[in-house]
Amino acid sequence: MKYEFQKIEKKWREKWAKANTFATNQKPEVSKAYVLEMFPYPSGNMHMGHVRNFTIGDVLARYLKMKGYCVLHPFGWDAFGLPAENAAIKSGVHPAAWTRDNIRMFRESAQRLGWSYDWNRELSTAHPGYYKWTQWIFLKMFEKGLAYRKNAAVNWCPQCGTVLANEQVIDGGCWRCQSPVTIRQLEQWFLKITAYAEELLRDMETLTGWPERVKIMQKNWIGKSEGVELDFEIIKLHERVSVFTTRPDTIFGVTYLVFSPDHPWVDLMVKGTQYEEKIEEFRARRPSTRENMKEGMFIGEYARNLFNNECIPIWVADYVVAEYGTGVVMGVPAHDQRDFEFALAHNLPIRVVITPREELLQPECMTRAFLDEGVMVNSGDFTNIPSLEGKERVADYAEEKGIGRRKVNYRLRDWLISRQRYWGCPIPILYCPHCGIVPVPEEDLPVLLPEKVQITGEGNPLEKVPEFIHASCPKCGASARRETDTLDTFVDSSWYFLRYATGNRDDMILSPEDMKYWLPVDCYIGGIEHAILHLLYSRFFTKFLADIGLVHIREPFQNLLTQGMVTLGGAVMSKSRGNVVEPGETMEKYGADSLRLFVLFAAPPEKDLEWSHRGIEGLHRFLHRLWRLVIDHRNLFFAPLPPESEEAYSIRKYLHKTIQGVTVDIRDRMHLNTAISKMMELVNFLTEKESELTVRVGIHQAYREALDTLIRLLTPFAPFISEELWEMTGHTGFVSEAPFPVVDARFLKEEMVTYVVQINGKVRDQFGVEAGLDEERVKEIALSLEKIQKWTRGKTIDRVLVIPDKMVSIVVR
RNA sequence: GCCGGGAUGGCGGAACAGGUAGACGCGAGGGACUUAAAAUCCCUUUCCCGAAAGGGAGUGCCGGUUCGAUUCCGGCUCCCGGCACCA
Repeated sequence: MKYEFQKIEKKWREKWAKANTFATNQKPEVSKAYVLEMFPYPSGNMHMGHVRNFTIGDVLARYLKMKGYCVLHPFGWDAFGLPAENAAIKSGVHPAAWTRDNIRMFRESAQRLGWSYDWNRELSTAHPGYYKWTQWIFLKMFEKGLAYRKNAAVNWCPQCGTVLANEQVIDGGCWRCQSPVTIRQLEQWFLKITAYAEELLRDMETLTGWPERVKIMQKNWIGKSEGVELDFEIIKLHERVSVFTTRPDTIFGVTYLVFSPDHPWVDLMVKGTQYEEKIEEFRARRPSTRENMKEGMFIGEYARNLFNNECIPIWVADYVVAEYGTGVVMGVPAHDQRDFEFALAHNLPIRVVITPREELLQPECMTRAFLDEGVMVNSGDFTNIPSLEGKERVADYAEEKGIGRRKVNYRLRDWLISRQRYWGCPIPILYCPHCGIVPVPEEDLPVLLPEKVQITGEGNPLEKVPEFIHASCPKCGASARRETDTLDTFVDSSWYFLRYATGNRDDMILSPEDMKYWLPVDCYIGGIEHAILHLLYSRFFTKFLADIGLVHIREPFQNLLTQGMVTLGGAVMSKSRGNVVEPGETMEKYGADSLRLFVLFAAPPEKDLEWSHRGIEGLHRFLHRLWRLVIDHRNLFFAPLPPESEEAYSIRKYLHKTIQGVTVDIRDRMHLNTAISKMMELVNFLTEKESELTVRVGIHQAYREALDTLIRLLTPFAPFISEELWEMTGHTGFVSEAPFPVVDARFLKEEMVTYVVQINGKVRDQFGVEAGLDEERVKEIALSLEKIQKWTRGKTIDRVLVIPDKMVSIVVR
């Protein structure tokens, strides 16, 4: 009987669908498991990265189901986004149709791969029934002051024709198309993620199931910095301006003040002076992208240092970021490397105010800024105070005198969510000439995205849809204009994992009962590229939804698995590189089970996986060998078997060692590659034992049980062949619903152990004895071994160490 | 520059708690079956010396701790990733 994988896989695919095998069960008395893989953007065909991602999750979901958990394992589509619109520009297909077709193709592949999703819960972010609630959340945030509009310098991608969030600028380029990002001054919608900066940082400590590197990336991104704001007086304006510094101990070393060129006071200070024109020139000269520059100019104005009443020149420079701190920095060339370089370039004085204990620093001799701790000098009443203590003393003094205050700053900026694109969720806002910004009333949701649009690639298509733009103000009835920007698609995906738990219901966004039961997500699996973007946004949304009482959790993802990429020739598979291996073709040739096994076996989940055509053949061969092994011994399942003899013990032992290993690999380590290798070893072992079956009838029962168990162990990994073999061996029902094998600890006990004997750290011999033998006896045996005697003859034995049941270590001279 | 992570046979990788390094798979070599090939099965496969028995070296490099180090500590080299004027 041949292993006809195509036929088998089709058969079980249909049976599962018909029986609704993977529909979600929600029983309060049973433990739950929520397994989730990051939902895909449906951009054409499924690629190997998807295959890997969803197969890893599927093994876990199937394993937990067999373990008796109520499992939530849903699937959906991150369906809004730019590629759909670009396709429309290129080929004239409507984004909705393009997306629908892609989803259909993707879903077909997904079902071919045998992923155990509950398709009843399938959702799409582009469906009005979903984005209605995305808009609803936006309105709630607006209500709480967390969604707001402001004019700011924003990142602009000329290629995509839209603005981008900070998180979406990678190496100065667009995260999607890599084009260099330029800066534009625009009025846009933002979400106040910074209101949660401290909590997002603090709660990271509770994320014990997250990879350390993801947490570090988020921590760096949030970028907490504790320091002091110190005031300076601007002479002519008679106004005080604050600077943020983490080094208040260097306040006496300030030799100039620097404003960001975008600081609003700069214009006030230069108004009517010779510098007014020069500033304009300076701003115009600035590069349009964020580059490392050290340009600056004096603006003819001075400020007073309130600590020593000294007057210092005011400069503007492009190394000061307008959006961070106060947009003004005190220049301390002696103790800050950037200030040092700036001072050298523009001939500004360098004054040492912190010096190492053993020597006195001379500014002329410095080749770089002195950043270490030391003792304060030239610092008025603070002279001779150690710099570390000085930090606190200066801060205390500033607070006492009302010329400064302790301050915490974050690198994290508010999330820019406006997008000047069509294929996204409309922002539910109206602009009324009388009432200003007016939210769309809840009962008018969803604000539907119009279907009839002209997509040309020139500007936002929504601006050319009069019936969309024209609306009346819900407050005063006047003719109002509708917001034409759509939401960043990362907004759509920041709460989908909550929606899955409640299903696609119309009457409410999330049901408290479902939230309580299913959340948090027990295991979330996806690519490392979302370490900041999606994972940070989702944490933010969860915290907000908790604050308005919709969920009881403040962190959505208990455990996180960041899986590596699939490469060919060392590079990520991509159409432009032409190194794509199509999952469809691969399944045609080897079947879904072989493909699943290969992507699981070739590397541990978190590492990159190099595709290998030969490699998948190896896994395909494994399935053939397994098939033959079970089919050849089918008769064991259909005949009464003789009583078991002592000889069966070794089979049971090997079997239970395998169950133990596979279980630990899935449950505790997610080392799915080694789990598979352990099943391969069991197949090899049983193949070796085959010849004994004819002469030793006493092992028949154990052998049958080994085959039966093997099929169940393999089910989460290769479900199709497992179902078929399960049926062929006379079982009824789905093996997908059968209990996962359980270890019998009696068979794990070793009664014979092998001792390795080392002499001076080198292995010289070994011997077998019963386990737990007392040490003295073990020593005796070890020393009496012929090979050991050869090595110890004529030498002095210094010591003999016994590691119970493992090793004897002898030290000789 | 700062912060992470990594380096193990020809290749992907294993060694979970400091205890026989190289499981499992791929590739390669040899053999069986076959008219022949494919498929399948069996044997060998870290390197060096040796006919073998056996011996020596070996987990990026240098050193340390230890009876014993791929594993722990210190110092380097190279690779990969994140952040990058954040005051």
